[in-house]
Amino acid sequence: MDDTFGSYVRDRREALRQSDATFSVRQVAMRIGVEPSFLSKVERGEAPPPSEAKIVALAREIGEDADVLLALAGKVSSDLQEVIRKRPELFAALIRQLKGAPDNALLRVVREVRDGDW
Amino acid sequence: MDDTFGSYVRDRREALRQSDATFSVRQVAMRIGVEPSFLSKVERGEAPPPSEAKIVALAREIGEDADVLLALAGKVSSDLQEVIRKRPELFAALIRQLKGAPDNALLRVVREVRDGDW
DNA sequence: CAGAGTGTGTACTAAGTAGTACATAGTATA
DNA sequence: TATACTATGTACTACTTAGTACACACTCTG
Repeated sequence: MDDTFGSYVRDRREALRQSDATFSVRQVAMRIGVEPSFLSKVERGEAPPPSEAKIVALAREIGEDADVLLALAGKVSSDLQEVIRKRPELFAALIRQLKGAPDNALLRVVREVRDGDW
Repeated sequence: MDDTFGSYVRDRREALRQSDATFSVRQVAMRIGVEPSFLSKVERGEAPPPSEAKIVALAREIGEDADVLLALAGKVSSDLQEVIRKRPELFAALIRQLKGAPDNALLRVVREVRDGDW
C-alpha cells in the first residue's frame, strides 16, 4: 500500500487539532459519517481510502481541495468523469494532448477558455 | 441496468458477422479472452460491462474507438485518469470550464494546443 | 443423421470494496 | 481517583466485481 493519502490526512488533522480540539479522530469521523476505528485505519494506511463521498466530506473538514484529495486517493471525481464520458473522443484527445504540457501552458489554456468568447 | 453498451456491441458484432463468420460470440470471446457465456450475458445486459482491458480488446475487435466504448460502459480510460490525477487542480479547472462548451469550441482548443508552440 | 458450430442457462467463486461493532488501553482533567 | 475522552486492535459482514465451468438445445452442412 502506498499511503500518501492516509499520512496526509493525519498530518492535516493533527495540525488542525493544535488549535481546535474537535479535530480528534472520533469527532472528525462522526462529522464525515464513518466509525472512528475506520478513519484511524485509513489514516494509518491499514485500510484503503474511503469512498468518493467520504473523501469529499473529509476534504471539506480539513480544508483541502476535493480534487486534490481524491487524486491522492487514486481517484478522479465522478463529475469530471461524467463530463469526459459525454464526449469521449474530444476530451480524450484534449487530455492526451495536454499530458506533457507544462503547468503554465495549461494555465494559459484554462484562462483563455475562461476569458474567451466560447 | 441501462445497457447501451451490450446492445451496441451486439449490433456491431452481428453486422461484422454478415461478412465474416469468425465474428461469432464464441470466437470473439476467445479472441478477447473471456468465456462465450460471459460475452453473451454482457451483450444482453445480463452482466455489466467487463473490465477495462477486455473492453479495449473488444473495441479493437469490432473496430470502435476504445474511449467511446469505455464511455458507453460508464468508464474513463485509466491512462486519462492518471493524467488528471497528476495535476488535479489544473485539469479539474479545465474540464469543468469546458463542460458546457460546444463541440466546435472544444475542437478549436484541441487544434490550438496541437498546433501551438506549447 | 452425425458432427460441428451456434447462442444461452445455471451454478459457482475468488478477490476486492467499504465499511460496522465491540473491546481494550492509554491520557487528561476535575 | 473516578470519569471521560482519546486512539487503536480484532473480528466480522454485506455487497460488488469480474469473471469460470459446464451443460443444454438448436441449426446447418456434408
